[in-house]
Amino acid sequence: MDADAATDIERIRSASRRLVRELGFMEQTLAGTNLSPSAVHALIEIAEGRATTARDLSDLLRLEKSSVSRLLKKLIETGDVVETQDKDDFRVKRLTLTTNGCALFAAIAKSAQTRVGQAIAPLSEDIICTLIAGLEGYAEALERSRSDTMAPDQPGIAEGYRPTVLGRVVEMHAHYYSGLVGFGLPFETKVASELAEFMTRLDAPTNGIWHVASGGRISASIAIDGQDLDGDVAHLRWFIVDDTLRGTGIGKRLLDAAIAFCDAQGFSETHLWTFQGLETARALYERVGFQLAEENAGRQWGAEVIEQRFVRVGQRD
Amino acid sequence: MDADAATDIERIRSASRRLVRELGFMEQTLAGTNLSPSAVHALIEIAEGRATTARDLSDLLRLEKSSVSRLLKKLIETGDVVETQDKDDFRVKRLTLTTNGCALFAAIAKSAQTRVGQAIAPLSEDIICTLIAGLEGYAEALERSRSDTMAPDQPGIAEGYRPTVLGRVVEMHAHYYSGLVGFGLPFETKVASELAEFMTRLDAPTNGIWHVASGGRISASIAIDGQDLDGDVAHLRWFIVDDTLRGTGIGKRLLDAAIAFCDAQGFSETHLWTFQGLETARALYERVGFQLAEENAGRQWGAEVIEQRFVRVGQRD
DNA sequence: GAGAGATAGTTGTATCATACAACTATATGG
DNA sequence: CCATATAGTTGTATGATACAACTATCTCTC
Repeated sequence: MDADAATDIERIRSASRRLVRELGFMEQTLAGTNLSPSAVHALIEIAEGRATTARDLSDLLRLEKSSVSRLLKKLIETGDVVETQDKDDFRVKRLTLTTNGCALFAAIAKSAQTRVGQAIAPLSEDIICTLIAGLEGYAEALERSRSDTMAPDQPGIAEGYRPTVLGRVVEMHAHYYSGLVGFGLPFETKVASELAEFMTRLDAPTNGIWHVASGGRISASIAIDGQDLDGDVAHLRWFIVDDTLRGTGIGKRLLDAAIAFCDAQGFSETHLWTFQGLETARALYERVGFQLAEENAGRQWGAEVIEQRFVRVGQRD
Repeated sequence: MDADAATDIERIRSASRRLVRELGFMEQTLAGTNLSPSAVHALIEIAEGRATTARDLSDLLRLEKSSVSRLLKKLIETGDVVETQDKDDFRVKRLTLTTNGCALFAAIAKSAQTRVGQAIAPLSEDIICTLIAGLEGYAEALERSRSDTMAPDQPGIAEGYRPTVLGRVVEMHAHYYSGLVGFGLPFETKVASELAEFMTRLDAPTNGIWHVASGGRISASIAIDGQDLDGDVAHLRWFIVDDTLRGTGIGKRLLDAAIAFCDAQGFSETHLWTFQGLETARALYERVGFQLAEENAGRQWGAEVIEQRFVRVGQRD
């Protein structure tokens, strides 16, 4: 990065901080109301038709759904918002502003118009245009950059090691399996030690690990261990997708990447162990050619489970 | 406001909201740290030398001083900031970053540089310049606008009625005198009813009220009642400055405005009642020519007080 | 048609940032 | 010397936020 680019970035950061302070985002209420910043944003998004459900607001405002639920409940209690059950999907509640809510929205708009109007009043038309282009341009750039980082369609799969991969894969397994079948410390310890041992062999050409980040932390992974079974048999391990990426198709894409690796390496077979009942995963395995080879019932880490081994015969080009 | 100006303001507002969301200001931690937005801003301001005291941070970040005190305490506890007592003013604590704090600052800078760098990477140099000019221009416009609204040197004194004036003047009196001498409801009731009655006569040319707003609400006032005493004697009433403007010289300026009004009206005398002990106020009165005319000891609204009447002889041009 | 898995939204709970108020220690000016 | 102001701290209350677990509903597969 040359000196000019570094200076540009510092100027942007400095101006951003000043903007945020001037816009009052470390204060508890906003825009001349007694509403929190989130509530003001929510009201504006509902008023302007960009959000009609709590889910929309959660996405737009980047708040956890329980926070949105609570701020909506308050707006409903104050008589500013009304919710009605969707006719097609009874889970969904449609949000609209009441007369009172429209008045509040109008007051917020007026207050903000005054504030912004006073701020730009001394400026020439040219400078105002530059200002608007700058703000919109930067907002758009940030949004696009974030979208690119997170979009499931984007090639967000990274191969190999990166800091926190080991810890996160262990954490995701512990979290998932403790919820599923009550596995605890012995399970987590084993996952950690086996994965750590595997990571020491990651430089071997027959071994690979792939991961995906979401919201700045690793949220999905898969690995191929080409050494721990006999001969030219690959072992598919540590395949997991956490909630943030569940349902995005990332599991399928991770599996495809691992299988492509196996085929390229020329393994005669790929094996994996899973548990009976994980039907979503099983469907994925079967779609790429895995078949159930054996089942073992037994007690593992304090839980009665049926382990299943699937095998996929290698396909040479 | 014509249609183009209204559209400009709406585009600015919309872009501001998007920016704020992208910059993560409704989230609990910021910039890839486990620090709150305020703590991150504080660290940056200390690191870059713009803040060396808690008071500096309170001003820059627009936080209440107790919030600054607590966030600094946490940064000190984590070993990121160190405070030393000022040699000249033992009240003041000078703040510097530790080695650890410098490392944290560097990590924040690096994370933000990556983030901003990625956001602007696809943009041309021209667009980056526009973006920077826009951000800096708007931040500066907002800062100037706020400064103009609040600067004590600026003609921030407004004359006459505005919504909330009556309630605020009553509130300020109740707050101040309950703290000073324990006056309660009877006092507040009397202030309210007398001021309300006076406000009904505000259109008379011999009556006037002046007030100053701070942070969007009225924080100082003074009034001249040219009718409630005999003949051509003016009554200076409801002179009060609350904590937010105390020490800024506004009291002096309000008094000057009121006295100028009295002289312009040609009153033979101006009278005022105050309490013994209010030495700051007394100094102001004496500076513009008031002299102690009488004192009455007595019990008022449950408190033993000594009332004092000051008189200023009118000065004809 | 039943069951598994996913989704929309709610509630329990904990944490933490913020402000108001009142306090202590120190500085300043009359 | 005393009154007032200021820098900073602490007691206390409030409310926003997230994690987790729950209920109700929807969708898809067998």
